Amino acid sequence: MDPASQLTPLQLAVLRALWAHGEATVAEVREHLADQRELAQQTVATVLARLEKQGVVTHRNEGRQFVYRALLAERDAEQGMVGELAERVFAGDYGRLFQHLLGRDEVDADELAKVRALIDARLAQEDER
Amino acid sequence: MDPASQLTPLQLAVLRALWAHGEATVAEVREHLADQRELAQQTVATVLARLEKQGVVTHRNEGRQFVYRALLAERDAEQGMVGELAERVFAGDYGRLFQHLLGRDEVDADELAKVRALIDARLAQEDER
DNA sequence: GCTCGAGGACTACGGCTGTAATACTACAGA
DNA sequence: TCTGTAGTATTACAGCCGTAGTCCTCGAGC
Repeated sequence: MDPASQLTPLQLAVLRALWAHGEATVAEVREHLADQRELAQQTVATVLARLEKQGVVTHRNEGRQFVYRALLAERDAEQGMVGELAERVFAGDYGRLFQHLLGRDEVDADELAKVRALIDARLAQEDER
Repeated sequence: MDPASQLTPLQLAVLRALWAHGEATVAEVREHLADQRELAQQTVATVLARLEKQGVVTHRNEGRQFVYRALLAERDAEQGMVGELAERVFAGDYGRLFQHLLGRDEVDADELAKVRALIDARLAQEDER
């Protein structure tokens, strides 16, 4: 499976730390996560090692330390995960996904107006070309 | 975790068979899946049993057979899974999810126009109240 | 009454995840 | 040179998933 399409909450949290800081050692990643979750150093190290095995991150050596860096861009990860959902739940029919979102209470009028504006913008842009 | 929020492809496929047919025995579910994937009877049975343990489906006995029925409505399942994604990937910010969807190539102008119409409809309806 | 087949129950196994203890090792000081 | 110590590597364990083999049992015929 595409590595971008299935990231667990913990994996995402770790990746976010990398995205936010560019590069980080295990200890730094752990530090960055500290406000959300207190994890043992080794837990973070294991997660990073597994992500590396999946090709999502990489590292270079700096002395005895590993400095990790994400190989997957945040945008691509989102892309992958949204795509996976659309595929899995709506058989790739984005229209149905939209429809679904429009029916949610969490999405209020304000939000909708903003989305509308975005659509207009994109449609206009498309016309131009 | 909410049972609705994390359904794997196989679990979804099984549920879809139930949603589509209301009730079904293991053999029937297997039959309904046959065009997509050829699974051993026992595989289907195990999946159903596990779903039952999660409270997603239930069954009644009909002679020696189990007749399964979904407890979770299709709509609620979608709701749960989309919500889980929004939460996990966008921290519950549906606006960002929308924004993201609008940036996808798979969503073309036609689709957008339709979505806009839906938004208009919902906004109008909201005004009324 | 005995046998056989259909169908559920139990068991298994490898893979992935969250979580981490423990083991190993290389460098900095004493 | 010996010893901490910090940092990685190895190993562990439980829980879930996909997938399925095998066992057990009950009802239908013979």
